[in-house]
Amino acid sequence: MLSSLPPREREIVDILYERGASTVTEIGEALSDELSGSAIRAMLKRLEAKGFVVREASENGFVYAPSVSDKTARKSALSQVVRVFFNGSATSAAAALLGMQDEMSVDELDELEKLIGQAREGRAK
Amino acid sequence: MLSSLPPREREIVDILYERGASTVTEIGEALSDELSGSAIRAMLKRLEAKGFVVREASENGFVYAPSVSDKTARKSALSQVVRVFFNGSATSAAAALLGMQDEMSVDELDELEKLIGQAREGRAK
DNA sequence: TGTAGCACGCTACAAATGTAGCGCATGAGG
DNA sequence: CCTCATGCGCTACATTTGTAGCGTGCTACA
Repeated sequence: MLSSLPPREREIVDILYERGASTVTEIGEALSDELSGSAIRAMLKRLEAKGFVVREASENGFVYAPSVSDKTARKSALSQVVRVFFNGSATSAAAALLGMQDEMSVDELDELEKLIGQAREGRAK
Repeated sequence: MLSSLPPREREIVDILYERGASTVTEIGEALSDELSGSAIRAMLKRLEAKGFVVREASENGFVYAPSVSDKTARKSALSQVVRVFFNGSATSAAAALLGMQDEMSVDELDELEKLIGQAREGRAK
């Protein structure tokens, strides 16, 4: 579970999900505050030991990536929020999402409506 | 930010949001693993010091509650997830939510559609 | 009026986290 | 053949977490 990670480690994993596989330097840039390379590497080492990230060699150094698939991680992050803040109601959460962003375009709304239609199918039969 | 909290403290705050104001004993029951009362109190003390929870005396002891409103906390939790896992697209997140739960009833889908309608208004005019 | 049971707060301490510094490779430029 | 500049791992250490134990005050009730 991501929520079992200490703040800094968590932040790093988040960055990895946010920008995909990254090098130590890139992570450093994305971090909320300046941090020495070795510090970051130490974190990554621990994360690797715990099994949250994997690393792979490339030309200019290692790139690190989350070991859990985006899909799984998303799902788990979402359920977490739904459970804690929305009494387990995904619907309420979705509603909140709807209200949150002014930037949601008409196209996106269309898209969502379509998805609702599909969900309805599943339910209806 | 909730995400700046160590795992245990985070868990406790989550519990507080999940079940509302609680006593030490109640928190203990909700915890994922057995924990001595004094341990929990120590956590709560730190959380109070950091300003994440407030406590209030009642007949049988203190009750602790999150200091940040549910509303605010929800919003912030959601944005976090949206940013990290959905490239900042609330729409994608909502879509994922739709797909996640089999338990979403037709009524709820109706409700959501209505909300989309409303959102559309805001956009359209 | 003992005394058992809670809920508390405080202190203490082990373990985990957060971070820096050092020394080793390797590749680029002079 | 030097010597920077990088990227790396390791060790070490200060701080923060996570947890238990002890002594206190306040009921309740025998």
